[in-house]
Amino acid sequence: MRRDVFQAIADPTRREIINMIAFKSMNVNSVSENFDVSRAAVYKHLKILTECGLVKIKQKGRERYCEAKLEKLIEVSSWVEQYRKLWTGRLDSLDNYLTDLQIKAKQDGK
Amino acid sequence: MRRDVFQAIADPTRREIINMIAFKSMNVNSVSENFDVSRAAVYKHLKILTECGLVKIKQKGRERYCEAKLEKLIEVSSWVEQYRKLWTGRLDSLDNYLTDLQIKAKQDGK
DNA sequence: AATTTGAGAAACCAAAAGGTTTCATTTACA
DNA sequence: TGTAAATGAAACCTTTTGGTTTCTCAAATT
Repeated sequence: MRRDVFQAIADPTRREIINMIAFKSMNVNSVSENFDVSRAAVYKHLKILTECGLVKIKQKGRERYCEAKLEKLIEVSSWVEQYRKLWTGRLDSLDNYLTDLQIKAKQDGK
Repeated sequence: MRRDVFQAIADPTRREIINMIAFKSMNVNSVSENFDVSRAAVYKHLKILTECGLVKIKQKGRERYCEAKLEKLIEVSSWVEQYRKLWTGRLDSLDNYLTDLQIKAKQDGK
């Protein structure tokens, strides 16, 4: 069973969960109350998130607080960022190309 | 059928494909030759990548060149980057601090 | 003209994903 | 002490995913 951050954030519900607990930890029930699906379904999402390290659970009494470990997102960040130069470079050259087109159009239009 | 960039990059084979064509476009067969799975399987991955806009196909005779549209990764980038300030610096430890406060408050309030 | 090559698509399959309901266990509390 | 609340987990179901083989078709080659 693949359990990596990329797979974890592929699901929109899980991204919502992360967003929900990013600023403030919440217990499992509180999290699940914010979704239409059952508590069990949300719990499974939370399990996947903890298995890949994006969420840590802290037990307190009968409650368990879910805390987002956002540092884990660095794996995604670094994968994406390695391409940023390529795509901005490409946008730049596209921009130049379009500028050239405009210039040519102006000249032809004279 | 959900077809977004997050879901597209969840699969390691698809991330490899993106990496393979990031610098230089390749036709479908050339791409598939670099994988153990069948051409049909790679083709399906390419289809998913094009459906979400991460790859554009340009026909050239009987060949079709796959070109990475890396700008599409900005969707992932911006989602991740909104959390960067939370995971770096003191805000992250503030979160832990607040979590501890919550827990303590519960205990004290009993 | 006949053959090879690159690609798209259909039919099929096993496993994984995402959901449900139900039940058990532990902790809090009236 | 007995009950409610929070959670974990099992059993089950349907759809999606990732793969296969096979067939077709159009473009290149010989």
